[in-house]
Amino acid sequence: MDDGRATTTRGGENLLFLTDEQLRQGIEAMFFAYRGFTADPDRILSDMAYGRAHHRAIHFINRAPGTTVNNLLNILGVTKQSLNRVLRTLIEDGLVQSRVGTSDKRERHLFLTEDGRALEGRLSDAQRARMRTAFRDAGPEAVAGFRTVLEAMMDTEMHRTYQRLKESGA
Amino acid sequence: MDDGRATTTRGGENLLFLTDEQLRQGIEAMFFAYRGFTADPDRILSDMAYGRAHHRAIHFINRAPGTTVNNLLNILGVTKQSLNRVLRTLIEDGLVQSRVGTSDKRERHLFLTEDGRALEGRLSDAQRARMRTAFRDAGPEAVAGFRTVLEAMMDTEMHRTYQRLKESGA
DNA sequence: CAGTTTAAGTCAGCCTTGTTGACATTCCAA
DNA sequence: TTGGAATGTCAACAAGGCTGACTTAAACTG
Repeated sequence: MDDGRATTTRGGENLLFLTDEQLRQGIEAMFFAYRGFTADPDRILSDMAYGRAHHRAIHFINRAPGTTVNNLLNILGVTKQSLNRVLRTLIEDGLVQSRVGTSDKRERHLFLTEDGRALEGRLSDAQRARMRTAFRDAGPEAVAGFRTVLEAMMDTEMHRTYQRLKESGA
Repeated sequence: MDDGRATTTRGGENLLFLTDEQLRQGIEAMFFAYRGFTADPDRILSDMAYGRAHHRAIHFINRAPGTTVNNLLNILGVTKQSLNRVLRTLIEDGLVQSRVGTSDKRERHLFLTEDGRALEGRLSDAQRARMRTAFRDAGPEAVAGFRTVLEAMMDTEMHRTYQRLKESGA
Protein backbone atom coordinates (compact mmCIF):
# COMPACT_ATOMS: atom_id res chain seq x y z
CA MET A 1 0.00 0.00 0.00
CA ASP A 2 1.04 3.54 -0.59
CA ASP A 3 0.25 6.63 1.41
CA GLY A 4 -2.45 7.71 -1.00
CA ARG A 5 -1.09 11.17 -1.48
CA ALA A 6 0.08 12.42 -4.80
CA THR A 7 1.22 15.78 -5.96
CA THR A 8 0.16 17.64 -9.02
CA THR A 9 2.45 19.94 -10.92
CA ARG A 10 -0.40 22.29 -11.64
CA GLY A 11 0.44 24.83 -9.04
CA GLY A 12 -1.33 23.68 -5.92
CA GLU A 13 -5.00 23.72 -6.71
CA ASN A 14 -6.53 20.25 -6.47
CA LEU A 15 -3.44 19.01 -4.72
CA LEU A 16 -5.30 15.97 -3.44
CA PHE A 17 -7.05 14.80 -6.57
CA LEU A 18 -5.08 11.57 -6.50
CA THR A 19 -5.71 10.42 -2.94
CA ASP A 20 -6.71 6.79 -2.52
CA GLU A 21 -10.15 8.04 -1.55
CA GLN A 22 -10.50 9.88 -4.85
CA LEU A 23 -9.29 6.84 -6.74
CA ARG A 24 -11.71 4.59 -4.90
CA GLN A 25 -14.56 6.91 -5.75
CA GLY A 26 -13.50 6.81 -9.37
CA ILE A 27 -13.47 3.01 -9.29
CA GLU A 28 -16.92 2.83 -7.74
CA ALA A 29 -18.30 5.45 -10.13
CA MET A 30 -17.05 3.30 -13.00
CA PHE A 31 -18.75 0.24 -11.54
CA PHE A 32 -22.14 1.89 -11.07
CA ALA A 33 -22.02 3.87 -14.30
CA TYR A 34 -21.30 0.77 -16.37
CA ARG A 35 -24.38 -0.86 -14.94
CA GLY A 36 -26.44 2.15 -16.00
CA PHE A 37 -24.72 2.16 -19.36
CA THR A 38 -25.82 -1.39 -20.18
CA ALA A 39 -29.18 -1.36 -18.38
CA ASP A 40 -31.39 -0.12 -21.22
CA PRO A 41 -30.19 -2.47 -23.98
CA ASP A 42 -30.17 -5.32 -21.47
CA ARG A 43 -33.83 -4.69 -20.76
CA ILE A 44 -34.70 -4.80 -24.46
CA LEU A 45 -32.64 -7.93 -25.05
CA SER A 46 -34.03 -9.83 -22.08
CA ASP A 47 -37.32 -10.16 -23.95
CA MET A 48 -35.55 -12.00 -26.77
CA ALA A 49 -33.19 -14.92 -26.86
CA TYR A 50 -30.27 -12.51 -27.05
CA GLY A 51 -27.79 -11.06 -24.58
CA ARG A 52 -25.11 -8.44 -24.29
CA ALA A 53 -22.79 -10.42 -26.55
CA HIS A 54 -25.30 -10.17 -29.38
CA HIS A 55 -25.61 -6.46 -28.82
CA ARG A 56 -21.87 -5.98 -29.06
CA ALA A 57 -21.63 -7.98 -32.28
CA ILE A 58 -24.52 -6.05 -33.81
CA HIS A 59 -23.05 -2.74 -32.73
CA PHE A 60 -19.66 -3.28 -34.32
CA ILE A 61 -21.01 -4.88 -37.49
CA ASN A 62 -23.22 -1.83 -37.91
CA ARG A 63 -20.24 0.35 -37.11
CA ALA A 64 -17.97 -1.22 -39.70
CA PRO A 65 -20.11 -2.99 -42.31
CA GLY A 66 -18.26 -5.68 -44.19
CA THR A 67 -15.83 -6.31 -41.36
CA THR A 68 -14.32 -9.78 -41.25
CA VAL A 69 -14.86 -12.28 -38.47
CA ASN A 70 -11.23 -12.00 -37.47
CA ASN A 71 -11.42 -8.25 -37.25
CA LEU A 72 -14.53 -8.46 -35.09
CA LEU A 73 -12.72 -10.97 -32.89
CA ASN A 74 -9.96 -8.49 -32.23
CA ILE A 75 -12.34 -5.68 -31.46
CA LEU A 76 -14.46 -7.71 -29.08
CA GLY A 77 -11.59 -9.54 -27.43
CA VAL A 78 -13.26 -12.95 -27.24
CA THR A 79 -12.48 -16.34 -28.75
CA LYS A 80 -13.75 -17.28 -32.18
CA GLN A 81 -15.82 -20.07 -30.61
CA SER A 82 -17.57 -17.58 -28.38
CA LEU A 83 -18.21 -15.13 -31.18
CA ASN A 84 -19.22 -17.88 -33.56
CA ARG A 85 -22.02 -19.04 -31.29
CA VAL A 86 -23.41 -15.52 -31.25
CA LEU A 87 -22.94 -14.93 -34.98
CA ARG A 88 -24.54 -18.25 -35.86
CA THR A 89 -27.78 -17.39 -34.08
CA LEU A 90 -27.79 -13.89 -35.57
CA ILE A 91 -27.28 -15.30 -39.08
CA GLU A 92 -29.90 -18.02 -38.55
CA ASP A 93 -32.37 -15.43 -37.34
CA GLY A 94 -31.69 -13.27 -40.37
CA LEU A 95 -30.21 -10.28 -38.59
CA VAL A 96 -26.71 -10.66 -39.98
CA GLN A 97 -25.55 -11.63 -43.42
CA SER A 98 -22.20 -13.31 -43.99
CA ARG A 99 -20.67 -12.90 -47.46
CA VAL A 100 -17.65 -14.76 -48.74
CA GLY A 101 -14.79 -12.38 -49.40
CA THR A 102 -14.04 -11.37 -52.98
CA SER A 103 -10.28 -10.84 -52.87
CA ASP A 104 -9.73 -13.42 -50.15
CA LYS A 105 -12.42 -16.07 -50.26
CA ARG A 106 -11.48 -17.47 -46.84
CA GLU A 107 -12.77 -14.36 -45.21
CA ARG A 108 -16.38 -13.73 -44.36
CA HIS A 109 -17.66 -10.18 -44.53
CA LEU A 110 -20.44 -9.35 -42.11
CA PHE A 111 -23.39 -7.06 -42.74
CA LEU A 112 -26.61 -6.27 -40.94
CA THR A 113 -29.83 -7.15 -42.75
CA GLU A 114 -32.87 -4.90 -42.67
CA ASP A 115 -34.04 -6.67 -39.49
CA GLY A 116 -30.57 -6.42 -38.01
CA ARG A 117 -30.49 -2.68 -38.57
CA ALA A 118 -33.91 -2.40 -36.99
CA LEU A 119 -32.75 -4.11 -33.80
CA GLU A 120 -29.51 -2.15 -33.82
CA GLY A 121 -31.55 1.01 -33.96
CA ARG A 122 -33.72 0.06 -31.02
CA LEU A 123 -30.71 -0.89 -28.90
CA SER A 124 -28.53 2.07 -29.70
CA ASP A 125 -31.39 4.54 -29.46
CA ALA A 126 -31.88 3.44 -25.88
CA GLN A 127 -28.19 3.60 -25.09
CA ARG A 128 -27.68 6.89 -26.88
CA ALA A 129 -30.65 8.42 -25.09
CA ARG A 130 -29.00 7.78 -21.75
CA MET A 131 -25.62 8.95 -23.00
CA ARG A 132 -27.18 12.07 -24.48
CA THR A 133 -28.92 12.97 -21.24
CA ALA A 134 -25.74 12.39 -19.27
CA PHE A 135 -23.69 14.47 -21.73
CA ARG A 136 -26.23 17.28 -21.81
CA ASP A 137 -26.46 17.43 -18.01
CA ALA A 138 -22.71 17.38 -17.63
CA GLY A 139 -21.81 19.89 -20.35
CA PRO A 140 -19.13 19.92 -23.06
CA GLU A 141 -16.15 20.43 -20.78
CA ALA A 142 -17.14 17.48 -18.61
CA VAL A 143 -17.64 15.34 -21.71
CA ALA A 144 -14.16 16.20 -22.91
CA GLY A 145 -12.76 15.21 -19.51
CA PHE A 146 -14.79 12.03 -19.48
CA ARG A 147 -13.33 10.92 -22.78
CA THR A 148 -9.81 11.92 -21.89
CA VAL A 149 -9.89 9.78 -18.74
CA LEU A 150 -11.54 6.82 -20.48
CA GLU A 151 -8.94 6.85 -23.21
CA ALA A 152 -6.18 6.91 -20.63
CA MET A 153 -7.77 3.92 -18.94
CA MET A 154 -7.65 1.68 -22.01
CA ASP A 155 -4.87 -0.75 -22.77
CA THR A 156 -2.58 0.37 -25.54
CA GLU A 157 -4.00 -2.11 -28.01
CA MET A 158 -7.62 -1.25 -27.23
CA HIS A 159 -6.74 2.39 -27.53
CA ARG A 160 -5.41 1.84 -31.02
CA THR A 161 -8.56 -0.06 -31.97
CA TYR A 162 -10.69 2.71 -30.50
CA GLN A 163 -8.78 5.41 -32.39
CA ARG A 164 -9.11 3.51 -35.63
CA LEU A 165 -12.85 3.21 -35.17
CA LYS A 166 -13.11 6.83 -34.16
CA GLU A 167 -11.27 8.07 -37.20
CA SER A 168 -13.30 5.87 -39.52
CA GLY A 169 -16.44 7.59 -38.26
CA ALA A 170 -18.07 10.56 -39.91
CA MET B 1 -34.01 7.72 -34.96
CA ASP B 2 -33.31 11.39 -34.53
CA ASP B 3 -31.25 13.69 -36.67
CA GLY B 4 -28.30 13.52 -34.33
CA ARG B 5 -27.95 17.23 -33.92
CA ALA B 6 -28.39 18.95 -30.61
CA THR B 7 -27.84 22.46 -29.49
CA THR B 8 -26.01 23.68 -26.48
CA THR B 9 -26.97 26.84 -24.68
CA ARG B 10 -23.36 27.60 -23.99
CA GLY B 11 -22.88 30.21 -26.59
CA GLY B 12 -21.91 28.29 -29.68
CA GLU B 13 -18.58 26.69 -28.91
CA ASN B 14 -18.81 22.90 -29.03
CA LEU B 15 -22.14 23.12 -30.74
CA LEU B 16 -21.83 19.55 -31.95
CA PHE B 17 -20.87 17.75 -28.77
CA LEU B 18 -24.14 15.86 -28.86
CA THR B 19 -24.06 14.51 -32.40
CA ASP B 20 -24.78 10.83 -32.80
CA GLU B 21 -21.16 10.40 -33.79
CA GLN B 22 -20.00 11.93 -30.51
CA LEU B 23 -22.44 9.78 -28.57
CA ARG B 24 -21.28 6.66 -30.37
CA GLN B 25 -17.69 7.49 -29.56
CA GLY B 26 -18.67 7.90 -25.94
CA ILE B 27 -20.40 4.52 -25.97
CA GLU B 28 -17.39 2.80 -27.51
CA ALA B 29 -14.99 4.57 -25.16
CA MET B 30 -17.04 3.24 -22.27
CA PHE B 31 -16.88 -0.29 -23.67
CA PHE B 32 -13.13 -0.32 -24.16
CA ALA B 33 -12.33 1.54 -20.96
CA TYR B 34 -14.36 -0.86 -18.85
CA ARG B 35 -12.32 -3.72 -20.25
CA GLY B 36 -9.15 -1.94 -19.21
CA PHE B 37 -10.65 -1.12 -15.86
CA THR B 38 -11.24 -4.78 -14.99
CA ALA B 39 -8.24 -6.26 -16.78
CA ASP B 40 -5.69 -6.10 -13.94
CA PRO B 41 -7.81 -7.62 -11.15
CA ASP B 42 -9.10 -10.22 -13.62
CA ARG B 43 -5.54 -11.27 -14.31
CA ILE B 44 -4.80 -11.70 -10.61
CA LEU B 45 -8.04 -13.57 -9.99
CA SER B 46 -7.67 -15.94 -12.93
CA ASP B 47 -4.84 -17.68 -11.05
CA MET B 48 -7.20 -18.48 -8.20
CA ALA B 49 -10.64 -20.04 -8.05
CA TYR B 50 -12.17 -16.57 -7.92
CA GLY B 51 -13.73 -14.22 -10.42
CA ARG B 52 -15.01 -10.72 -10.78
CA ALA B 53 -17.96 -11.43 -8.51
CA HIS B 54 -15.61 -12.28 -5.64
CA HIS B 55 -13.69 -9.09 -6.28
CA ARG B 56 -16.84 -7.00 -6.06
CA ALA B 57 -17.93 -8.63 -2.80
CA ILE B 58 -14.47 -8.17 -1.30
CA HIS B 59 -14.33 -4.57 -2.44
CA PHE B 60 -17.59 -3.53 -0.84
CA ILE B 61 -17.08 -5.51 2.35
CA ASN B 62 -13.75 -3.75 2.73
CA ARG B 63 -15.43 -0.51 1.87
CA ALA B 64 -18.19 -0.86 4.48
CA PRO B 65 -17.01 -3.35 7.12
CA GLY B 66 -19.86 -4.91 9.09
CA THR B 67 -22.33 -4.46 6.26
CA THR B 68 -25.21 -6.90 6.21
CA VAL B 69 -25.89 -9.43 3.48
CA ASN B 70 -29.02 -7.58 2.48
CA ASN B 71 -27.17 -4.30 2.17
CA LEU B 72 -24.49 -5.90 0.02
CA LEU B 73 -27.22 -7.40 -2.13
CA ASN B 74 -28.63 -3.95 -2.84
CA ILE B 75 -25.24 -2.47 -3.64
CA LEU B 76 -24.26 -5.27 -6.01
CA GLY B 77 -27.67 -5.62 -7.62
CA VAL B 78 -27.68 -9.42 -7.78
CA THR B 79 -29.87 -12.10 -6.21
CA LYS B 80 -29.10 -13.53 -2.80
CA GLN B 81 -28.50 -16.94 -4.38
CA SER B 82 -25.86 -15.47 -6.63
CA LEU B 83 -24.20 -13.56 -3.83
CA ASN B 84 -24.47 -16.49 -1.46
CA ARG B 85 -22.48 -18.74 -3.73
CA VAL B 86 -19.69 -16.20 -3.74
CA LEU B 87 -19.85 -15.42 -0.02
CA ARG B 88 -19.88 -19.10 0.91
CA THR B 89 -16.59 -19.77 -0.82
CA LEU B 90 -15.03 -16.63 0.62
CA ILE B 91 -16.10 -17.61 4.14
CA GLU B 92 -14.96 -21.22 3.68
CA ASP B 93 -11.60 -19.99 2.44
CA GLY B 94 -11.23 -17.71 5.44
CA LEU B 95 -11.24 -14.41 3.57
CA VAL B 96 -14.54 -13.17 4.98
CA GLN B 97 -15.98 -13.49 8.45
CA SER B 98 -19.74 -13.50 9.07
CA ARG B 99 -20.90 -12.41 12.53
CA VAL B 100 -24.42 -12.68 13.88
CA GLY B 101 -25.94 -9.25 14.46
CA THR B 102 -26.15 -7.90 18.00
CA SER B 103 -29.30 -5.80 17.85
CA ASP B 104 -30.96 -7.99 15.21
CA LYS B 105 -29.76 -11.54 15.37
CA ARG B 106 -31.23 -12.41 11.99
CA GLU B 107 -28.66 -10.24 10.32
CA ARG B 108 -25.13 -11.30 9.46
CA HIS B 109 -22.41 -8.67 9.52
CA LEU B 110 -19.57 -9.20 7.09
CA PHE B 111 -15.90 -8.44 7.67
CA LEU B 112 -12.68 -9.19 5.84
CA THR B 113 -10.17 -11.35 7.69
CA GLU B 114 -6.44 -10.71 7.60
CA ASP B 115 -6.20 -12.85 4.46
CA GLY B 116 -9.19 -11.10 2.97
CA ARG B 117 -7.61 -7.72 3.45
CA ALA B 118 -4.41 -9.01 1.89
CA LEU B 119 -6.22 -10.08 -1.28
CA GLU B 120 -8.26 -6.88 -1.33
CA GLY B 121 -5.02 -4.96 -1.20
CA ARG B 122 -3.51 -6.82 -4.13
CA LEU B 123 -6.62 -6.36 -6.24
CA SER B 124 -7.26 -2.72 -5.50
CA ASP B 125 -3.60 -1.80 -5.77
CA ALA B 126 -3.66 -3.05 -9.32
CA GLN B 127 -6.89 -1.28 -10.13
CA ARG B 128 -5.87 1.93 -8.38
CA ALA B 129 -2.55 1.96 -10.18
CA ARG B 130 -4.32 2.06 -13.52
CA MET B 131 -6.83 4.63 -12.31
CA ARG B 132 -4.03 6.75 -10.86
CA THR B 133 -2.08 6.73 -14.11
CA ALA B 134 -5.18 7.60 -16.09
CA PHE B 135 -6.09 10.40 -13.66
CA ARG B 136 -2.58 11.77 -13.61
CA ASP B 137 -2.29 11.78 -17.39
CA ALA B 138 -5.68 13.39 -17.80
CA GLY B 139 -5.37 16.07 -15.13
CA PRO B 140 -7.74 17.31 -12.43
CA GLU B 141 -10.20 19.07 -14.73
CA ALA B 142 -10.63 15.96 -16.87
CA VAL B 143 -11.12 13.87 -13.74
CA ALA B 144 -13.86 16.19 -12.55
CA GLY B 145 -15.57 15.90 -15.93
CA PHE B 146 -15.16 12.14 -15.93
CA ARG B 147 -16.95 11.83 -12.61
CA THR B 148 -19.66 14.29 -13.54
CA VAL B 149 -20.56 12.28 -16.63
CA LEU B 150 -20.39 8.93 -14.86
CA GLU B 151 -22.70 10.13 -12.12
CA ALA B 152 -25.15 11.39 -14.72
CA MET B 153 -25.05 7.99 -16.37
CA MET B 154 -26.16 6.08 -13.27
CA ASP B 155 -29.73 5.14 -12.49
CA THR B 156 -31.28 7.21 -9.73
CA GLU B 157 -31.12 4.38 -7.24
CA MET B 158 -27.51 3.55 -8.02
CA HIS B 159 -26.66 7.17 -7.76
CA ARG B 160 -28.09 7.31 -4.26
CA THR B 161 -26.12 4.23 -3.26
CA TYR B 162 -22.99 5.73 -4.75
CA GLN B 163 -23.48 9.02 -2.92
CA ARG B 164 -24.02 7.21 0.36
CA LEU B 165 -20.81 5.26 -0.09
CA LYS B 166 -18.96 8.37 -1.14
CA GLU B 167 -20.06 10.34 1.87
CA SER B 168 -19.22 7.50 4.23
CA GLY B 169 -15.63 7.62 2.93
CA ALA B 170 -12.83 9.57 4.58
C1' DC C 1 -49.50 -15.12 22.57
C1' DA C 2 -50.37 -16.36 17.59
C1' DG C 3 -49.50 -15.23 13.19
C1' DT C 4 -46.92 -12.76 9.81
C1' DT C 5 -42.95 -10.76 8.00
C1' DT C 6 -38.08 -10.41 7.42
C1' DA C 7 -33.04 -11.95 6.90
C1' DA C 8 -30.46 -15.37 5.61
C1' DG C 9 -29.29 -19.67 3.72
C1' DT C 10 -29.87 -23.71 0.65
C1' DC C 11 -31.13 -26.83 -3.20
C1' DA C 12 -32.13 -27.60 -7.91
C1' DG C 13 -32.21 -26.24 -12.45
C1' DC C 14 -31.66 -23.08 -16.24
C1' DC C 15 -29.27 -19.51 -19.34
C1' DT C 16 -25.58 -16.66 -21.35
C1' DT C 17 -21.12 -16.15 -22.32
C1' DG C 18 -16.71 -16.93 -21.62
C1' DT C 19 -12.84 -20.68 -21.87
C1' DT C 20 -9.74 -25.00 -24.08
C1' DG C 21 -8.79 -28.52 -27.13
C1' DA C 22 -9.32 -31.08 -31.27
C1' DC C 23 -10.28 -31.24 -35.90
C1' DA C 24 -12.04 -30.18 -40.91
C1' DT C 25 -12.21 -27.18 -44.78
C1' DT C 26 -10.74 -23.88 -47.87
C1' DC C 27 -7.54 -21.25 -50.09
C1' DC C 28 -3.47 -18.13 -50.46
C1' DA C 29 1.41 -17.90 -51.14
C1' DA C 30 6.06 -19.36 -51.16
C1' DT D 1 2.67 -28.78 -53.70
C1' DT D 2 2.89 -27.99 -49.23
C1' DG D 3 2.58 -24.99 -45.14
C1' DG D 4 0.04 -21.80 -42.86
C1' DA D 5 -3.90 -18.73 -42.29
C1' DA D 6 -8.89 -17.90 -41.87
C1' DT D 7 -12.90 -19.89 -40.74
C1' DG D 8 -16.08 -23.01 -38.85
C1' DT D 9 -17.62 -26.74 -35.84
C1' DC D 10 -17.99 -30.14 -31.99
C1' DA D 11 -17.54 -31.18 -27.20
C1' DA D 12 -16.82 -30.15 -22.57
C1' DC D 13 -16.45 -27.09 -18.94
C1' DA D 14 -16.76 -22.90 -15.62
C1' DA D 15 -18.33 -18.47 -13.86
C1' DG D 16 -21.94 -16.06 -12.63
C1' DG D 17 -26.25 -14.45 -13.59
C1' DC D 18 -31.41 -15.98 -13.03
C1' DT D 19 -36.08 -18.25 -11.01
C1' DG D 20 -38.64 -21.02 -7.84
C1' DA D 21 -39.33 -23.51 -3.71
C1' DC D 22 -38.30 -24.25 0.88
C1' DT D 23 -36.22 -23.90 5.82
C1' DT D 24 -34.78 -21.63 9.95
C1' DA D 25 -34.66 -18.14 13.21
C1' DA D 26 -35.74 -13.74 14.82
C1' DA D 27 -38.52 -9.81 15.01
C1' DC D 28 -42.58 -7.46 14.64
C1' DT D 29 -47.69 -6.83 15.15
C1' DG D 30 -52.45 -7.25 16.11
